[in-house]
Amino acid sequence: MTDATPETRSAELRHDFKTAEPRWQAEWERRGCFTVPDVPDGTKPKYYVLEMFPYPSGKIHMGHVRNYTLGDVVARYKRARGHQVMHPMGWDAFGLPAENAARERGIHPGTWTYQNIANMRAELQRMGLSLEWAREFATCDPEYYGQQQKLFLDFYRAGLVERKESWVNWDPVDGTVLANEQVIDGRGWRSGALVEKKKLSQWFFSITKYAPDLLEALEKLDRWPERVKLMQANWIGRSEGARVRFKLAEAVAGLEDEVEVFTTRPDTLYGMSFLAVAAEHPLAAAAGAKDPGAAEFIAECRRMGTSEAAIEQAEKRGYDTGFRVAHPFLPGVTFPVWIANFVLMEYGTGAIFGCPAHDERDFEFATKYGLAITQVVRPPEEGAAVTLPFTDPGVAVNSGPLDGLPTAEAKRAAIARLEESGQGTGVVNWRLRDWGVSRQRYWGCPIPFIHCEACGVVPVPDDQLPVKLPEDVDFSKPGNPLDNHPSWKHVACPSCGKDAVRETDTCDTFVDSSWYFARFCSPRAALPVTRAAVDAWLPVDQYIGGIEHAILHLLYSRFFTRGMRDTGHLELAEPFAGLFTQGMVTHESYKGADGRWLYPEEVEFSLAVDGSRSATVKGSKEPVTIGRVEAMSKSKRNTVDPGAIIDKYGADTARWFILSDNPPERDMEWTEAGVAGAYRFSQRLYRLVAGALPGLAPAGDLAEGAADEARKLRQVTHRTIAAVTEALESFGFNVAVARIHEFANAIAESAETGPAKREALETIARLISPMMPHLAEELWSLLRPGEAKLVAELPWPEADPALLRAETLTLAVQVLGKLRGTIEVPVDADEATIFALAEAEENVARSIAGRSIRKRIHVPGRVVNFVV
RNA sequence: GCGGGUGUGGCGGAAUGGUAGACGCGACGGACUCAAAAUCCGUUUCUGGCGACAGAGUGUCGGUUCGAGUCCGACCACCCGCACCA
Repeated sequence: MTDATPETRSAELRHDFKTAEPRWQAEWERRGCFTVPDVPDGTKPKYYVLEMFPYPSGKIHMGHVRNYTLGDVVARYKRARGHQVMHPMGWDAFGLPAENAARERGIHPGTWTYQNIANMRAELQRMGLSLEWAREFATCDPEYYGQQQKLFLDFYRAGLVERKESWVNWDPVDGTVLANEQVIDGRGWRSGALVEKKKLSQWFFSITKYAPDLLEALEKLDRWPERVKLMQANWIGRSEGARVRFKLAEAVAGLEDEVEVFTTRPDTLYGMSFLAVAAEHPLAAAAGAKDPGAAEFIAECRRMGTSEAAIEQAEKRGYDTGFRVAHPFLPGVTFPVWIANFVLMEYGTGAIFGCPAHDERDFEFATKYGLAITQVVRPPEEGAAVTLPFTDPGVAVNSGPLDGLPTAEAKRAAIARLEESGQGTGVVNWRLRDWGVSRQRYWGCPIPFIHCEACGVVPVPDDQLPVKLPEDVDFSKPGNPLDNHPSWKHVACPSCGKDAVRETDTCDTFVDSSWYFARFCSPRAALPVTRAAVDAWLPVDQYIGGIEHAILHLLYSRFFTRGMRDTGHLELAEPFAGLFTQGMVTHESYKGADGRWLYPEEVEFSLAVDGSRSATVKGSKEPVTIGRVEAMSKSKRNTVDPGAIIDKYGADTARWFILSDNPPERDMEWTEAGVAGAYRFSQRLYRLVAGALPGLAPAGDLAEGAADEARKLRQVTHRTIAAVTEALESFGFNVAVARIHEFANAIAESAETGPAKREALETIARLISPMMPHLAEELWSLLRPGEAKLVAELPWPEADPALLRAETLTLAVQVLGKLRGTIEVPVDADEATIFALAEAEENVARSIAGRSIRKRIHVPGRVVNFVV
């Protein structure tokens, strides 16, 4: 060692992550470090860590790396804290991209999907995640979706599934239903054809039955981010009001003689000046049937499509149908019925009464079409000036019997009058609508029903499950391949035995992800779940994923869990006790002179004297514009391939950088300099340990009353344990990283060479283990060669309370709240001594000089302040 | 428009009402080297001063307090979500 040159020495003290990382991954696997039983034995508390499972696109991206690193830190930490940790992984494997691949490249969706899964599994395994791969499944496995079909039928029998008509975006060229995001500027994204609204019979989950519970239970989710709960509450959208029935002034052929309206302001009924219905409303259809102008207006509204309405910034437009309705309180008074483009068929009853004086939209509409504007609410302060529309609560005026009542009371009184006369009722309205799950696609879970001319809709008997997708499918024809298949859908009716056809719709892929967390508890069971397993493991203690799933996925999962409870599959309502939503991974973007986006690896940088950075294209030296830092995306080409990073720096470095950059709930910026810094630190730790090995004291003889230097180092060691533990408990991973940096600095600076040094080094190896698990094992094996247990099998280090206490304290001394100096005092010093020491401090004395102290303040352990 | 969040050095950020800027990145200076890489040491909020030190400073304005990045009020900016929800 002594005659080694610096070069060879530093070469020796280099952590070879390329061989070490796969070696430790294999060792964890061999020892089954992350394996847990379906039904735990109860000797340890259980902890279920889950990250949102990925769609198998073929490659992992930095968002996955961040998500799974965060989850892995929690899993490894909780394991060390003595929990039995379940940490599974699977694949959200159904969906459109597989069908697109089939159309574009002639590869079967299943083949494509399973190839992608194999690639992504290998990439995830390189990250050194403490996952239990034995629980892996893909939602496109018949063993999984067959059980999903069973759940579907159970829900059906429990009255949680309904078949009803609903409007869809229909692409007439492709002959298919489009999702809202597949409609671009009113045209199909693939065919470019004008999209039509069409009514189809579809399958629905009755999520609205649980709306009150889904809303109220949010309050009890105390480990969910407030904003996610708020977004869900808004989505569920409870509002109190009244349904009011307006009698048509004259009968309309084929229609009831009333129009029902939902309002939150029944107190403004006396200010009504018109009634408006949505273009899809039956009354609008009746008007269209007799009036070509109305028909034309309805067609125009329909062309606007669902997604475009927002873009259009919709000018309010309407058409007078010529129908009139009677006012519920004013005999003989009638108002015109309009079709209006701002009335939504999906909300409330698809009809409103217009009170222009007290509603922004109605005001705009009435102004445009010259309709009456009658004020019926005045501000609470008598005589205050009003500008209409006045939408705040106030006091009713011009409202007959309601006059003088404050808005809240006026509402109650109006509802009472409506109920008395049978013209309306007080109701609670919900924005949440039933969940339409029908998709006219091949690559999804077949909905297990059979249509029989004689028996109607018949569920597939349990013993005929799973209804498997046919392998031989033709994607060359437009429309649903299942529907086009020559034989698949033709079956005998299970009830009467006559010729019948299968349902050819498949499930929305959100269904697949609404119960996978339950399936993980017993992934090979012959039932959807086994009670003992879900009873033991659920709820998920910590769920981690992107904020983009704040509403739909999480709400559907909450619904599904309730449905499974009510069909006897499990015993709880809330699947995720703790939720953490991570920020995005962002990166600078680069644009070439020709306006083309460039990948980071195509660009090189130089630094001007003034510190400004400029960029050129590698090789050609063409100038490059450095663009905004934004979310990594393929279109902006500002992506970094995790595989390439792991090749260059190793998984530990990638994990460490991701954790160190900033708090995990915020967006992080991926920078080459940042990763390089993390890499340097990993090597520094290795040198710190490997360099100390020669002559390092053996373990186990931490003598009491050791030398000063040893005690100082031990205090740092134990304070670091406490600080890192606290940081990990609160998702403060960047702070944990900072504390470990400080610890490494302290070890390097310490003159200690005895057992306290060994203790410090062993501690740092164990503290990094949730974040850099491979390096932790490597350091541990250097420090304890031949040790039976891996770091992954060790308990978390305990801080010794005796070492957390200090003998002396540093107190800040302020004069009039301004810092003038610091003093060192023994922890047990009394106040008088402290004040004396503080006043004697040189700089403090100078500030006080010539003035008298009026007040002395002492906050123990913190500060002394003199008021002069 | 409504709702929510965030504003701290060149950058990411730290800070139970008690020494603002921990830790890292970047930058600058130095050591080692024939040289570079790697590594190590130092400096790095701004202004004044050789220095000890003094003054200012956490988006803006005001308030509470012995003491405010932190609490309260008003405002500004940016980000996110929902958006004709009757």
